[in-house]
Amino acid sequence: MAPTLLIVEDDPALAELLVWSFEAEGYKVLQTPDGEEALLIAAETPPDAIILDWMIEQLSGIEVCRRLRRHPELASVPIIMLTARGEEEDRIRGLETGADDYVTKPFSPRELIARLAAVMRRTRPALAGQTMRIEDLELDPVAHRVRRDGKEIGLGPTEFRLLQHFMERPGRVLSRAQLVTGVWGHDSDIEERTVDVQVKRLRAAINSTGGRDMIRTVRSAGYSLG
Amino acid sequence: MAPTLLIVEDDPALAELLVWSFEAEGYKVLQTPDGEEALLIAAETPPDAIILDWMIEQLSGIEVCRRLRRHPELASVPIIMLTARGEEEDRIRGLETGADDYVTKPFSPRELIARLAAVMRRTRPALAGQTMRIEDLELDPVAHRVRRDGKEIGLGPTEFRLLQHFMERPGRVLSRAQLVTGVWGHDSDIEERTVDVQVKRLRAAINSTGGRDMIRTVRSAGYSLG
DNA sequence: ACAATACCGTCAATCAACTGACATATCCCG
DNA sequence: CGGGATATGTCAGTTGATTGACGGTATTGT
Repeated sequence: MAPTLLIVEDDPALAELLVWSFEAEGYKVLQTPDGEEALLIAAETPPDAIILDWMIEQLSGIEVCRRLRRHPELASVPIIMLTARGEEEDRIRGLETGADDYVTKPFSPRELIARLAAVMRRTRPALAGQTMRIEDLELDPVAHRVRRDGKEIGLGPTEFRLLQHFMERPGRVLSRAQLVTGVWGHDSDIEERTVDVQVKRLRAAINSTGGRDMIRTVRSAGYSLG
Repeated sequence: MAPTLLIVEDDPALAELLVWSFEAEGYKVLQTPDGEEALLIAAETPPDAIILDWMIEQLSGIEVCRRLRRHPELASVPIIMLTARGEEEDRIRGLETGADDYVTKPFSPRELIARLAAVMRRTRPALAGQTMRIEDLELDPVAHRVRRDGKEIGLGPTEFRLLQHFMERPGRVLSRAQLVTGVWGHDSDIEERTVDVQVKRLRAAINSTGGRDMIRTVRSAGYSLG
């Protein structure tokens, strides 16, 4: 699945260059010049990362950043800021607001791509093809394999996606609604109880080799791994 | 628990400045000028993040970085590179090697601290201020966990919401009416006496590990935490 | 001492999660 | 193309924890 990117940039020429560059890298790109609309789009289809110009119409980049961070669904989406001047004060303010990185104009698309890749490697290891590990549980997204304590575990497709979703967010409690949209897709009309069943199946699979139950049930909230 | 930092820097003056700055920020700091030794220290006590100078004696920073990444235990520890004047090629190469960020000299400690905080916010939300803390009581809303003096505390959903409500308003006296609307919702027709009961349960839970009672009863007014 | 207020132990109703069974849907192999 | 195996979603019954309410007792301030 191609990672989705949201680019918020109001200079049409730069926006086009960025869209073109990232699509060539294999990203699925959403784009808008408008801060308000960016928030709407992000809420609708949470992207895997956001490229955000500091100076845009309507809302300032910093304000968009702050509002994204306040939104629990979007709080963990990485944000890269594009800033004009490299004033240290601005950069620090950007980082403190919740941006994960910034790039000062002018920059080459190649550098921006490299920075994004570095951020993604951290936040979505699966998209970078890295195997993820939690205690003795490892998941290799490329080989589509899961091991517990070295022993191979067989999972169905949905169970695999569910586990991957958990491993990308270790320790976090995910509500059934979040899991439905994250694992089945936002346009899915799955019963929330079905999540219980898949969790049960996943549990049975990863605990079959022995060892403690790694999935924690949080009553009236959801589940978490780790 | 204070996050641990490993600083690998062979310029004694800069090293001292960094150690001093980060200790002032509340980090526990390990330091070495030597790449080989850095790998040993990291393997021994995995730090929460590494600050790594690009140009150091013995092993180059880039090689240290690569070897850290190969080590499964350390593969996910965030690394910030310190580079001299920012040649774009070098910066990209650093990022591709697995560094999570870089800072070009000269830089102010403040900027480096802000960048580290941004990286940590991502990798260790629990260490970056997302969790609320009052004395030895901590509540992590993302992981839905409560600890007292490091010991995990199990709470029911209502108790959790109640505690969260208190921790968001430390020291403030909250009336039973305020608590009912705040914790149970505006349209709840709960008896006010029930608040007493939940407070009692919450008390029993958070004091079970010993330590003083952190909830203060204010007669004819309500309760407060802290 | 007294009146008001808070605390406590108990209990029944409720709620949320777990479970096993079943009916489709999908995949895979020849 | 067909048939078996596998995977998936739904449902309904069960289980166990949580919660709100009482009534009696203890504490507190005046």
